[in-house]
Amino acid sequence: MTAPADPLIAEAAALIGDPTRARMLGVLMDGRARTAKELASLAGVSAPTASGHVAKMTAAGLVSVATQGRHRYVRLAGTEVAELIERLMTFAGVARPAVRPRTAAEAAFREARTCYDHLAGRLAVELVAALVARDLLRRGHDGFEPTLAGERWFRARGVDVARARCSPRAFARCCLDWSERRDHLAGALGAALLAALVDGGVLARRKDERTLDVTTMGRRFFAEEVGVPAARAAERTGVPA
Amino acid sequence: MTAPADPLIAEAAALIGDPTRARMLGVLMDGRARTAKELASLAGVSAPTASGHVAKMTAAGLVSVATQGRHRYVRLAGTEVAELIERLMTFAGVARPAVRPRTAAEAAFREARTCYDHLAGRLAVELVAALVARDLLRRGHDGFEPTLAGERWFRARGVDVARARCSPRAFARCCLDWSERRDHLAGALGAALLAALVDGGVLARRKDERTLDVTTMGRRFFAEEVGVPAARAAERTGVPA
DNA sequence: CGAAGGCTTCGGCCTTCGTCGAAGCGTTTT
DNA sequence: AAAACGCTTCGACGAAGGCCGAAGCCTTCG
Repeated sequence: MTAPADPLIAEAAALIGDPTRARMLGVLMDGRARTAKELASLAGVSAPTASGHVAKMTAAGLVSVATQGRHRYVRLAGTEVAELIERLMTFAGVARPAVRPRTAAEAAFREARTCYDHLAGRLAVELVAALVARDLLRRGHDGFEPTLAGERWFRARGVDVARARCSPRAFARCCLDWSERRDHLAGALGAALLAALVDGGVLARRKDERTLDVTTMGRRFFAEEVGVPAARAAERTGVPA
Repeated sequence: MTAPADPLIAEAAALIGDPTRARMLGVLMDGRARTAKELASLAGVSAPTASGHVAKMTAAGLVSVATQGRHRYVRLAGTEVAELIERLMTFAGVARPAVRPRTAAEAAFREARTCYDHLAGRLAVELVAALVARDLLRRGHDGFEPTLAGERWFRARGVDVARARCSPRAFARCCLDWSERRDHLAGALGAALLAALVDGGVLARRKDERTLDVTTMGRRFFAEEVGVPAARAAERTGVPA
């Protein structure tokens, strides 16, 4: 006899296993909500097809939809889904070492991107390492924990630490970065930090991607404040529409 | 544009998404190697079908095969695969709360089982919690780290800590338990501990399952040594062959 | 109130892929 | 050497499911 959960994992995996649905989930990995039509065009299928996929993924708990007027906004159902997909990327990256950055777009993607609602990529793991090295952040019993000086650091950058701590979700989880294979900061604190960095003009979201661009101000931020040299913002090549 | 890794994750997920292959992977989750024929009968398909599945999973890096005479032994390719499947179970368990233990076999499965090559289930997370509470084990910067007293504790139970530390794989990772949703001990140390507990007659492997039975001696072990009350060994019901 | 836009349902086409029996190859045993 | 065994390849069958166009529902806008 095999584990009772096997049929269930097959169901979930089969759902992610369709290329079109995988593309949709990849789009949603930036944490933003999308209308069904956007998803359709971004995934390269017709509206009816996309609608069917969204229905299936909703039933399985992969995504959730919110109706607003004549629009239906689709987003990932939660962090568990984002973590699952990130883990799949980790495996795919290990199994296929051929995925070395070839294009400038991919290099930029590995440099800085969103992972659901927080920052990921080389800059993210370097930032965490620097914060730990300066004793602003410590690895706690279940994720990270900022020190007193660390809380000041976060607040000075516009992060409402107290509010993040009150959040119903985990405060400061660690999340395995699939391209770097090291931990970065997730949880409510990670989400708040990303929001603050974007609001503060340190990072800029691209239109339809998870890739983040480091602004000129951002390069100064990472170099001076954290001691992490940020690569020159990659050319926006290979990004048709 | 979407993440460059999306097609790859779809490929991997689609592979796990087939019910038969999921059953095979579930069987292999105990870390033991199986012949193709064993896998076929355990998954309930013919030999040719199983052979095709094994070939596909091998090409994708999910499993690895070792030819020995006229036998071909199949095992999981590595811990990344085990972690990925465990994560899928976590999601499936969340999305479908209907997976409450109904049968005695399932209850036993949640009590103690193998996760690839280490111990998982309620007993595993309780054991780790007790070890941490007694300061025999600490959460380190990347997984766990036994204290000096902890190393003595492990050695006294027949675990070769020094050898585990020299292992090429991670020494003492933490691994999220899908049924308990708390961390248990993985990595080389976790594998060595499971081996020692089985060798020492504390736990007994079932024939074709991941479920572990706690022996009479084992109940004393968990109660006295660690302060974790082990449930009575579940009846071996619902286990046809 | 009619037109327009977003989304879903329906019907049908088509590809993909899991499945097995039969046959073939290589190893082990007698 | 012959027989037994484990495994794979081949060929064919059939079910599952992704895909789209047309049509219909609902909300919003003019």
